[in-house]
Amino acid sequence: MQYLYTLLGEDMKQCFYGCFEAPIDFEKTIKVYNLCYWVEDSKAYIFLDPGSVAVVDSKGCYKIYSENCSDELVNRLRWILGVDLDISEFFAIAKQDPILKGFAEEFVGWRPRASDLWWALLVAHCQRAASFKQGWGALHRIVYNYGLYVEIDGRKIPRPPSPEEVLREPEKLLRSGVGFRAEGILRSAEAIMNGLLDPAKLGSLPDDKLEEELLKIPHVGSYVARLVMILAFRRYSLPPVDRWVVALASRAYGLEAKQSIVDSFLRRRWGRWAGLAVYAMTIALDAEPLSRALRRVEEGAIKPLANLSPTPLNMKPFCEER
DNA sequence: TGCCAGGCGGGGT
DNA sequence: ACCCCGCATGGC
Repeated sequence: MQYLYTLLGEDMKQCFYGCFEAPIDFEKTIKVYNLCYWVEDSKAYIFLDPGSVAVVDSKGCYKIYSENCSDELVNRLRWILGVDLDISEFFAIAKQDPILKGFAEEFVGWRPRASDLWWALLVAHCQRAASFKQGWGALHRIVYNYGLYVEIDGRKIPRPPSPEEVLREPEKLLRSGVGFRAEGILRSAEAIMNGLLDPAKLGSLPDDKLEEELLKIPHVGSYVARLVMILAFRRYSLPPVDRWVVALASRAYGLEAKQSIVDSFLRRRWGRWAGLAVYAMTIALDAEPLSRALRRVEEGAIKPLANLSPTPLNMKPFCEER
């Protein structure tokens, strides 16, 4: 089975260690949109595949733990961290942008992390018609409620449930407060289990075809599909345009507040980086609710605030809730 | 306390 | 091609 994780109590072996030399801001790269369970002072846990975890620090030094050590794991980590990703073109546009110019100054060296398809689907579904707090609160509760771990150097690190495990115990999903999003999560889990979503096959498709395939999953619309494309495939040409983005972009660029108008404007303005631009907007504005985010754009307060939490850069409060 | 939200699908026109 | 509603929960 593709998504079996290591069983509780089985210690993972350390396979590799090393440091990446690339001029990257690893601190921001490992922290952005990472759960509090997986972020410590200056290091973070990153799931490479169902049986492998990397511990990465703010200098870009890593250790990889796995059930079966394969050389591919280092390449997988490189890809997840975006070590070889060139987004200078994105930053060049962002520097001139009314929403992202502050981000472009402060996030030089940041790279968007990638995840596997299943985690991307969970994130996107939880974010449907939900504030940052509601969506990421639900994700934390999902990981907590399933109570699953990997063990590294004798330490238990919480891990997400696999699609199989969610289908086996859907009541734990409902108890996590996902509400009507449960249906889409379960159908997505089924699609993965049925082999309808082969990541390798999907990865070979051009962006528009990839979106088409994802849209075949019930309860996956263009918002979820495009967010998944960003998170799991590094496909950035199609922006996930929700009401938050419609409102912010129409205000900042002087557009009619209509999804189709904002969508085509963003695609023209950002080219192949439109999806990444939307993702970066949420970081720049700390994923604040719409009314506050709008005010910040008008006041030019468009850099992430250090004294605010939880934010995409700091989800610690989610660990202090229970 | 009530409202309503950073989607989606199914129903209407 | 639009518009409108219900959906289940959390957050204020």
